[in-house]
Amino acid sequence: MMKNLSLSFLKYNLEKQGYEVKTASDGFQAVEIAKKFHPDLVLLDIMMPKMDGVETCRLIRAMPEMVNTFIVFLTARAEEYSEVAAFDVGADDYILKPIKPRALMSRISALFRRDSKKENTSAQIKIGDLLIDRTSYTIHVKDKEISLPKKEFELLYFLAQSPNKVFSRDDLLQNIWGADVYVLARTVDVHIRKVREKIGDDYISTVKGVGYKFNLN
Amino acid sequence: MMKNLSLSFLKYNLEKQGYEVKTASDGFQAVEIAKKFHPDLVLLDIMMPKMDGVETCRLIRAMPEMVNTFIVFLTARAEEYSEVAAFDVGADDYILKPIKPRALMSRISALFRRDSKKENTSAQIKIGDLLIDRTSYTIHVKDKEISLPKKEFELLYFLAQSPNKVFSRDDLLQNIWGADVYVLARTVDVHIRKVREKIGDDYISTVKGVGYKFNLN
DNA sequence: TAACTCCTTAACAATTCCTTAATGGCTACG
DNA sequence: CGTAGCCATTAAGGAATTGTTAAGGAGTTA
Repeated sequence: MMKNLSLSFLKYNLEKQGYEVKTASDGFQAVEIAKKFHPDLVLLDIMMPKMDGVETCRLIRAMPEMVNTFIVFLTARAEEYSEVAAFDVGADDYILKPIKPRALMSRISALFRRDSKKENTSAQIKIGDLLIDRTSYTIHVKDKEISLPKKEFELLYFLAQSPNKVFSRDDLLQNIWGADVYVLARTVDVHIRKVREKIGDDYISTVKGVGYKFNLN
Repeated sequence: MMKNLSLSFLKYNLEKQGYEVKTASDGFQAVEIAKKFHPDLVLLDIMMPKMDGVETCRLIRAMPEMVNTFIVFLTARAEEYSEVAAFDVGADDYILKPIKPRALMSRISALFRRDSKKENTSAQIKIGDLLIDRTSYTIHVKDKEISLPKKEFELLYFLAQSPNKVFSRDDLLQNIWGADVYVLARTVDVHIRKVREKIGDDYISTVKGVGYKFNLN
């Protein structure tokens, strides 16, 4: 995802290191590819046709599946003004060109080594092929985004926090509805039904006489 | 507080950003002005008549009211030897000349951001087919330009800064109206309505029981 | 001061969501 | 087989939340 001149150079070096590489020639393409392949690392040139690197970064960072992706800017020295803007939109690193292949590779592996990113807030739960995103109240399944009403979302979120653990209807009412709310236990059933309807029947299973649980193989 | 040559240039650019600017033509003047106005930021040229930047910095830093003031050095590349001395006397940053206006402004706002919680206020956000322009308080959609009143603009701008993230009405009030303003939460609804009326219904969606979010697919 | 824009509030309409109740299916067990 | 117990599913009414409009006030400009 950068200037043509350096594109093949980078691709060659990265592939030699065993990385799988996709390239794009402008910002829009970059966003499309990111959406499709969910890469672990995105290299962006500040200067790109149609949409510059900063905007591209902002868009990619905004995709829920990409919160754990590393985004690194590459730029010629003359363009150093954009460093601040880059970090503003959530870049992880900022590399000046020209850079020697070995130096570039070591910067990149350093990124993956410093795994500090994985201490993730509980704003998201990634479980199986589900991504449960509390900031947007949406569920992502295989590139589909499903928006759930509040109670349904809370229910799925709560179950997914403790996969394979069975919760009784009363447990669920206590934790999601609150201790001072009195609704019939059957209400839970209806919500379970609606969640299953939307995300599929395979994620939540019933344990007869006990309650419900989130399945994780 | 720097060479005459760049003084008016800097003053012009800073004032365009809304900063109040005082200028001095030598180190003694600079100290006098600092004593009088307690500025939030002092820009110093290393080379100044009568007293150089390093000494000026030391004096200003020694004033008790100035401990929280940012002091930044500006210098031509040839003079970079003094970098160490600058930090020795308590400078916060060190900027090489020549520097483009945008770059300088970016560095300066970065300084303030580091300390206070002031948010990223990049002048433009390009998102989806929207261009949100802070300098003119206008939105550009497909060759149409829409001008928004302040509150409506701030609302859209704030939401667009974190696409797909849901904000409660209280979040929005806190961030846009301010912590010490007491208006009803439903006021937000009315502004949302007006923004939707002007830019279309597809950009902001409601998450019932939670709040509003800017949509980005 | 008049004319204007913008902000806030309030009232009512519209909509979505939640809960309940009713019905039917499935399984276990006598 | 029949029955009891538990769950799935559906639909309907009501509760809660949001949409929409309008009016008045604050502040601004001519």
